[in-house]
Amino acid sequence: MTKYASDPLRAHARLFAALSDETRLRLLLALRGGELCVCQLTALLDLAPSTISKHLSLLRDAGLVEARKQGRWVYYRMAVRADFPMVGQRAPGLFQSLDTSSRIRNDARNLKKICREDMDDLCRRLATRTTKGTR
Amino acid sequence: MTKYASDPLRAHARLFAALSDETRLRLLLALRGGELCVCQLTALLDLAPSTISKHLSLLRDAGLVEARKQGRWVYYRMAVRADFPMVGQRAPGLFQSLDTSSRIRNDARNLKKICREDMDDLCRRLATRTTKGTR
DNA sequence: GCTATATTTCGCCATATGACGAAATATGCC
DNA sequence: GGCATATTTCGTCATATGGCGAAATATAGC
Repeated sequence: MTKYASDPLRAHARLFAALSDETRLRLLLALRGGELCVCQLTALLDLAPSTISKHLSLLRDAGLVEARKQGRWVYYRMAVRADFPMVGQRAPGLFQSLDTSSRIRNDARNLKKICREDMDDLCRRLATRTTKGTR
Repeated sequence: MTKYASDPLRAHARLFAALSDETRLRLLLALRGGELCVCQLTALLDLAPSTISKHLSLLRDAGLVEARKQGRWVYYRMAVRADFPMVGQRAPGLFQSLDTSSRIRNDARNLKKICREDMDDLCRRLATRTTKGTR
């Protein structure tokens, strides 16, 4: 349970706060199709790795995602909250209405491409962009 | 529809932002039992009238509450969102889990008392507290 | 242990937010 | 129109937030 579980009001406020940012919503929606690696999420969102990491950390603290390490790679997946069924793969409410968003549809398309990429190539591409400051 | 409806992602982020504050959650939960006057909500939350007004304004902008004027009095009630059934009087998800909060139960008790009070007396009492700075 | 890679944390900057009191606005009564 | 009351808006203050680059940490291979 999250650290705010002792006070349901505060827990809910923090949970909604976690959902109140467009970047975090995109991250969550990207995870609908299953777990993804940090580098894949970074490539999709096109933000600095530190920014992605910060958002994922906040989502994890809010109990919305779970992390799994495999060597150096860290994979995130959507958590299933029995106490908060609105969020989670089985909850229709949050996601169906967002499927009308062109940005979310665009993200889904891009994610398909990113998932086809070799992850070493992906990381190399991300590192190149970071060190060259081409953003 | 709210001003953010043109972009569902932004609209959702703003909607969740509206729900990400404990004061606004308490306001919404207080409105479960029906519409309330600003002075009643101010008495319940025990914050400055300007603070309550600001929060109600934000909730209204998010499409979560509706206002009705009757002379000088302004009454607020919970809006029913067909596109966001999670919030609204018929949505169980948000509220049932918060019923375990002692602060929400306490608010419900206090609200019963406040609703029994004469509203002119209530406003006078609030005005007295404001001018005396006894908070 | 060293080097490389993937990820996270730290510190900074610009902006946003929630509290307030004061001022402004809206309505009601005379 | 003046006064009173209810509510909203404005400006301020302290704190929080989301972006970043740099540094730190964790893991892997040699």
